[in-house]
Amino acid sequence: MIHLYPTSIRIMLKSRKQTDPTTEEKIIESARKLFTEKGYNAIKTRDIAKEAGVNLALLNYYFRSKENLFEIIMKENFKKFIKIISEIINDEHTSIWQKIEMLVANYIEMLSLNPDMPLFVLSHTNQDPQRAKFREKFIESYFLKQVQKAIKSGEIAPINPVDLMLNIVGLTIFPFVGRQMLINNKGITKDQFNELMKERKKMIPKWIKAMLKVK
Amino acid sequence: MIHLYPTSIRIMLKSRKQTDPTTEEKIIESARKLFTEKGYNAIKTRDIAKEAGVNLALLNYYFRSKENLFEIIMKENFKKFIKIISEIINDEHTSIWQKIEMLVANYIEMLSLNPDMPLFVLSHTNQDPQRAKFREKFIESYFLKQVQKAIKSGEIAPINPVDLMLNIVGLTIFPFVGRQMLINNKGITKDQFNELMKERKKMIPKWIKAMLKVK
DNA sequence: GTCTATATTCTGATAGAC
DNA sequence: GTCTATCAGAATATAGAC
Repeated sequence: MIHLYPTSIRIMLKSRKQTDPTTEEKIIESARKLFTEKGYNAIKTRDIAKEAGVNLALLNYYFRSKENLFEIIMKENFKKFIKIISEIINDEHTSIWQKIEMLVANYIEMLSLNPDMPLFVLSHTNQDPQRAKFREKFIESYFLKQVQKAIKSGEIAPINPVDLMLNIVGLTIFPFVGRQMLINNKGITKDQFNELMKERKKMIPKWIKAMLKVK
Repeated sequence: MIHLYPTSIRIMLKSRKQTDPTTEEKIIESARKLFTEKGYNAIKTRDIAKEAGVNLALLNYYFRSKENLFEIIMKENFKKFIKIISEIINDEHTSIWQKIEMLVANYIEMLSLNPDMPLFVLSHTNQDPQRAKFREKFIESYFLKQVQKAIKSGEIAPINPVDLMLNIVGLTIFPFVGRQMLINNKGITKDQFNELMKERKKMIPKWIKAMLKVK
């Protein structure tokens, strides 16, 4: 077997990745965690430095400003959202129902690992037009063409595309947005919440199918 | 006709209410607007004073601290949420379907006047147990008893009460939470959004009824 | 690249005159 | 009740030594 790097360097590269993230990576990771959990204004640069275990001055050395660092996290999170929908809704080889199943399953899986993300993204979506592509992508998708065809053929009842989008997204993502209302001393546990979402992964597509028969 | 106050005072009281809010009222109103729009940390006491057109020192004169003022707004907003659900779900004289219709209609009407409220409340619901009563009220309601009875009789399919709550609330409130994603230069206008919600007011109860047939 | 020390601005709050 | 002036601490950012 031929290697690009000599053994010593390969081991170094490998172990660095596994056990020793660079300062830059440590900062990014801490920023991602804290910003996503509590938002831009609640988190101070000192919090990020402390969480990362690095000197405060290094944040500005690597990222120049708090806002810069935040933008990186914001874009990262937003991309995770867009990536799932983009990959699914323009596939010409899957049916309407397969797409809905995939959308629901993929979002629930991704958000179970990043439960604070929806509230974070929604809270920080202001005027930035770049961040409002969601609706546009949906409206112009192959999925929507399929739906319109199914409406014409009478397979499903007429529905406003925006309503359809809101229903899929609302049923899937809203529980994560309201998570803090459910999870508390008198409410359900985190494990119970995850179990609940696992069940919803199966049910939401069925519910949507039933809704699409309503005139 | 007998009056509690002489005419001069009644006129004064009346005109004050209509055209000349007190300083205290001006501050509260500005705080409500700004906090609800952008949250606690993003808003500075100076912003509130400026918006209200009063001197900065008066904020502390009337409310002692920023946090105090915020608490007033938070409680006010949270009460608006709780009030609607409380009034509806324990009425023993209305059916399941009437309750769902009323919940949806009342929330959409209230939120159309206060579209930023849901994101505000959800963003600021941390550990405070007082603010997590929502689920509890729902679970212990007469409405839920009616649902359980209907499940036993086979009128509706078995469903987890938390799912039912999430579905009603998600379909109704989520559009307001994601409002900024929909309303922008390339998206829909505020008027179109309100029209959309007016339509959903009719459709959501029908959709939920259809979902409740799904096994 | 990393650290200490510090500049600079922001922000909540108050003292004291009117 | 309202205003001006100002304090004290917080928070972002940078200068300069190592």
